[in-house]
Amino acid sequence: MQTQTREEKKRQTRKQLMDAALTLTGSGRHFSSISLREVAKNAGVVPTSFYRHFSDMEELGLNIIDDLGLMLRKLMRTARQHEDYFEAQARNSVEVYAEYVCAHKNYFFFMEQVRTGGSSALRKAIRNELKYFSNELASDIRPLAQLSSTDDTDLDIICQLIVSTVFECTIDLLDHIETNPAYLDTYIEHTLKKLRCVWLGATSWQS
Amino acid sequence: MQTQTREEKKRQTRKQLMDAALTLTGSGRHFSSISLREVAKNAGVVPTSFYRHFSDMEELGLNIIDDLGLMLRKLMRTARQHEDYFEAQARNSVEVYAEYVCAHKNYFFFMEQVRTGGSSALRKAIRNELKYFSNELASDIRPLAQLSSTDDTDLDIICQLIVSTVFECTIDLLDHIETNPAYLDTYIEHTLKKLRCVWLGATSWQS
DNA sequence: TGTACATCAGTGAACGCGCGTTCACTGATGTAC
DNA sequence: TGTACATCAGTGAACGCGCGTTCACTGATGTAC
Repeated sequence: MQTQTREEKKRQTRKQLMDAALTLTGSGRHFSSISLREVAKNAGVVPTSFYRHFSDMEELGLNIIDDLGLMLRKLMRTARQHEDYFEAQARNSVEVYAEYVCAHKNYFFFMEQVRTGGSSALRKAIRNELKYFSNELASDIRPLAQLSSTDDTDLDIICQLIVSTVFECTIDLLDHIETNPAYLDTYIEHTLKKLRCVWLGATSWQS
Repeated sequence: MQTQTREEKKRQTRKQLMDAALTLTGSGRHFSSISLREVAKNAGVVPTSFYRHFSDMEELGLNIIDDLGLMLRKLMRTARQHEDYFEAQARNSVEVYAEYVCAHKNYFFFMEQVRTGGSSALRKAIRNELKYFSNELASDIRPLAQLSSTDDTDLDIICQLIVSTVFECTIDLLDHIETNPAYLDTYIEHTLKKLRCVWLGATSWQS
């Protein structure tokens, strides 16, 4: 305990800085317009302390994406099974995802805004995370009998479509949920319908 | 001619301001981090002149979205026909769209970054434009025989899916096209596959 | 265990700079007679 | 048509402010003996 104290305290401050950035993006501000000084202030440290942890705001952003990646992978690992894939998995997955988004709003606001509007390094980092997902999904559903007449390239593209369909609407969920909690159900039903449509298409696909 | 001169000149400066903002966003900067002074400088006027045209940057942003909406509606109006909808329309539409994106990069960079990362007013304005599209698309394909067993609500959701599928990948096109012009074809083929998958699903849909 | 020294996370003053906004102005264009 | 006045897009100086970054510092924590 004693030997860890200094290191622990540093890690805590680091987390406070990252949380401060997420709180600010979560409040509607764009990441790229948030200053290092604001982040430090919100984290309760002096601006110069920031440099003990990150060289600039972009490095902080990349670290948030790392965290987000870990969170999403953990989420994805909960419940993985095969056969009767769509009906068994889709509703449950979308529900879990939607709850998760609501429970980590700030992270998803950050992700949505950086995905298309961050610096090119940040965009690329997010794209890699999404690619990881669609690859996982592809290897997950590859063995299904219903997909036997789809070749690997096409399956990859279809998986990208599934992943982007889910993420695409996340900003709508985030925007509505604050004023209208009932939107959660609408979001789940709409997303499920979209996924069912894609799934119908995928299973009748002939490469 | 004489009676229009002053008004004309004003409209021209206004356009220069909007173009300056688009050039800056197109160069990779996020709209929310661009200053009024930078825009004025790039437009070749003094910062105070900005206020003769817009009250602040957000108003300028909303005016860009208006322009974008007009452009997209005009684009959409080119070639509208029914029956044998997918095969006849999709390839042509995606090709036209992709060319259009490449020819108006700055507008689409702006749109992509503001769609998920702008202020809530700007996000809402973009969302309205996209809604307009999916409504147009829905009323366009509503009469098709293949969609007779899909009810109106479901058709709306499917049309949203089609529209978002096209826009979703636009940022990828924009990111790649600068370094690798051949990506245009990849983009077109991938997008077509995604749309074909959605279309297959839509035509075998039972509400 | 106690002491003497090293480390280093966080401090606070200072810098030069670009920011948004105000104000009184200029001078070309437009209008009334 | 010519003159006298009004309009108003664009100017330029000035303001107070928050910015990123530098620097020498402090003092609690960690380490060696």
